[in-house]
Amino acid sequence: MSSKTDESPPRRRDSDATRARILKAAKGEFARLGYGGARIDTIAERARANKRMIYHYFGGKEALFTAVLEEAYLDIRQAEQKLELGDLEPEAAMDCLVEFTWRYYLRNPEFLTLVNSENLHRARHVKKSTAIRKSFPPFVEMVQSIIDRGVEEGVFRKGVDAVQLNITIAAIGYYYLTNRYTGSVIYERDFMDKAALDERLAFNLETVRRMLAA
Amino acid sequence: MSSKTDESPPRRRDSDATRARILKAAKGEFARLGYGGARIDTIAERARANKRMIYHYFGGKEALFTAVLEEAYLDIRQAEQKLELGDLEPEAAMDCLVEFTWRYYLRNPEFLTLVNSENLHRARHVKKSTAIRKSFPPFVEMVQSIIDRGVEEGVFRKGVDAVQLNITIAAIGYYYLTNRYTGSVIYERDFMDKAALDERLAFNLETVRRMLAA
Amino acid sequence: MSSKTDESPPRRRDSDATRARILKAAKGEFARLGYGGARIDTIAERARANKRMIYHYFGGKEALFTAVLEEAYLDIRQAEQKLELGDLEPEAAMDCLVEFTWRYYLRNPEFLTLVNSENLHRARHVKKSTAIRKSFPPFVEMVQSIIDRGVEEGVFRKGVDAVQLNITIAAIGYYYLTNRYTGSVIYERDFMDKAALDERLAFNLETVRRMLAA
Amino acid sequence: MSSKTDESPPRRRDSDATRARILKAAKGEFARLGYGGARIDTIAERARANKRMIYHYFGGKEALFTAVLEEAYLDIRQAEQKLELGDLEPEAAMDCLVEFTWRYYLRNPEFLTLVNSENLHRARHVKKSTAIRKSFPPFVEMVQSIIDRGVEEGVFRKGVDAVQLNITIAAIGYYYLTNRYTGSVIYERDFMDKAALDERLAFNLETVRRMLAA
DNA sequence: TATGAATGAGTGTTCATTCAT
DNA sequence: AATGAATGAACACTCATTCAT
Repeated sequence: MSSKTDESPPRRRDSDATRARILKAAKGEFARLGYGGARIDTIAERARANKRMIYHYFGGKEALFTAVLEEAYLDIRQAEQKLELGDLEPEAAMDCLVEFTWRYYLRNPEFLTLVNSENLHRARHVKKSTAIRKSFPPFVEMVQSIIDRGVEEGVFRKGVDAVQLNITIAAIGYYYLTNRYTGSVIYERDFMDKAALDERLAFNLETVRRMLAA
Repeated sequence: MSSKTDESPPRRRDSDATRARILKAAKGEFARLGYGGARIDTIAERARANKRMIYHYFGGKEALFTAVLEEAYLDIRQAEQKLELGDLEPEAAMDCLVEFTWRYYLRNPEFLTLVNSENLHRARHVKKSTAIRKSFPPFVEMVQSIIDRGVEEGVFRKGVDAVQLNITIAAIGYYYLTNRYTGSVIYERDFMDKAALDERLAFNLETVRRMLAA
Repeated sequence: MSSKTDESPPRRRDSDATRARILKAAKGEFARLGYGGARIDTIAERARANKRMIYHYFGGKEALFTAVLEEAYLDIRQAEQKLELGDLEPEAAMDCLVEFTWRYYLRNPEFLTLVNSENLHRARHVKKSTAIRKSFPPFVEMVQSIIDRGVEEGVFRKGVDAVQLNITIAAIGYYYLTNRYTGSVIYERDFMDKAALDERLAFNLETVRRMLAA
Repeated sequence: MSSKTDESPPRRRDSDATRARILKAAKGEFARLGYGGARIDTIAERARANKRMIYHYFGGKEALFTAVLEEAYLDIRQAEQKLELGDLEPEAAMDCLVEFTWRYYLRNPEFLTLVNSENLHRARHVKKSTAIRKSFPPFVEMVQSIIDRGVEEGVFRKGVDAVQLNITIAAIGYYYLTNRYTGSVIYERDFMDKAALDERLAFNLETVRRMLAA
């Protein structure tokens, strides 16, 4: 997994690998069962690590969850930056963002459950992480600049708030996916069916386009 | 809620009251801490009931949660029916639905957390409840009929799927409110501030109107 | 086992008995291994009680230790009161007190270890117990009154402080017994040998008599 | 403490220093928390040494405690020898011993807690140390010779046992100091107050003088 | 209808110790 | 001589549930 080079001492390697295995296993368990439902024993087992190592590397369950959350938030932010939406026309950029958000949630369903769990705990851990807090404003600014460019070019209407739009873009993907279990029962259709997913993405693109259209 | 008539013995009264107190306490605890985090002891304590009564009336934690969920779903469905949207013009009816959904979530935040918890458990309990499943189709039909009337009257465009619209109406309110804790930290604003709530409702109304506009 | 009477409800009986068994087992374990060394599991096992009951009746290890300490202090105070030293001549009363203290320590060696453990923890638990604090002043006053009577009668010298004397009476018995293990090794004699114990008591009586002698 | 001479290699220096730092840190921790309560990790940390070094130099927790105890016992014995009581008149020598014992306990409170802890463990470690066992008889003999001289000179009465006297001299200081925490609470006075300490020493001197007085 | 007592399996966490270098 | 990684057994404490009345 790691691109070890010749000069690095082998011990550190092992320790880094163990740390990474724990983090990955923890992410899976916290996502699957929530913060409270996840078991330290199970995480250790899945990481093929000794339970004691979790305390050695992370300090405890709380701190482990914070580390998992931090990694998750930073990962999505990083992926967003790679989109380089600034290089695209406003309409294309916005479509791209909606589609990216949807596909990211689809491919990283743990992110959704982690955020849900964190909100059940009233953002206790996120509050402590300056890394997470700092990562957001640049993102909002970027969305704002797309809107601004669109308004200038006459393709977007004026007065659409970047934060509200952001929330909506997240919401229409997020809600569909986190609530897919109750949704599938209640609406009597398979929310994860290929056609259903495509349909939802199309609907969401349309929703955002119409909201911005001049 | 119980079909109690005048001649029923007074004990019945108490037993119903105990049941109701347990259900209410359970709803609060399950909403506050999730299914796994809620404690039978705490629920009994809050209900000023003996722990054994929970087993007597409901059978166990699992069944108690199902009862809570059932009540919650039926309550929102009932409230929706009271709106009598069929009597309103299509545009007004749709605005009314969006606003109702928003206000219902706002006044019944437990509903959101219960649904989140149920989805964490992959709709295990909802699947078992025919009452919940049966309550939904009429609601979707009603929304469909509003859309149909709007299309006929030329105020709504054709081809908008009732289920997708429903999901979006729920999503744009639900997401904002369940994720208000991380949201407040990340976007550096108080999501529950009066002005912020009003702004969000306005944004959501606009979103749905534009999605439907002919 | 319990002398249950007709009118007492049988359940309370059992619960009282369990509580008492736990307290007794706890006393033994705390005395044998100190606060930190004692194990909740072992206490439960010895009390033939479920571990959960300890938390039910006492709240936790800390509170259990406090309960044990309280009982131990109150028991020795009660035993002292039964001596009715006020009815004896000053010299006999003082002899009686020295001998009682010695024999009490000898028959209740747990008391010594409990007090040692409590001092290792800087009287954390005793500080919280008003029952223990309140039980002491009357005892000191009683000793003071014996001294006063002795001085009046001309058999004791003036100026002997009751608190200092009390401490000494305790010290010369307590030290011999708590440190009997290292003592036996270092002085190469069996501290618990019948003759050795008698010799020590005689020495202690002599010490106090000479200290008070007019 | 180590028999290091000038020609010893400098590494030796560091290794001795590490050993000494560990021993000092261990003494502090064992005294503060007892044998069972002390943590190897904490000791290593306080000694600014690697945990592994403790096993390297001492073999384990048990052996480390034995080493600490050994040093403590030998230190007090050494200090006693420096008094050179043989050069003093019997009465002065005995006063000197009482005062020394008191002041040593006062300045080395760890000694008291270590001995308490060792007795909780039934002298398990002391039994193994021949160094400790051997150090005692000469001390007892010395006290005996003071008594003998006093008897000869007519200032001490006959028949006072050296061992019993030794125990009493230790007891009246030791008990006051180890039980100063519960004592302060129970007798409602600060046992470590300067005046209180002076008063106690005076009382103890008087106790021993009267016990020996012809 | 109602209740306090009781339980066994499991929680996160900590420990002294050993391994590999 | 010195170290960071790793371990298994144990720790205080908690849980949903059942028993006996």
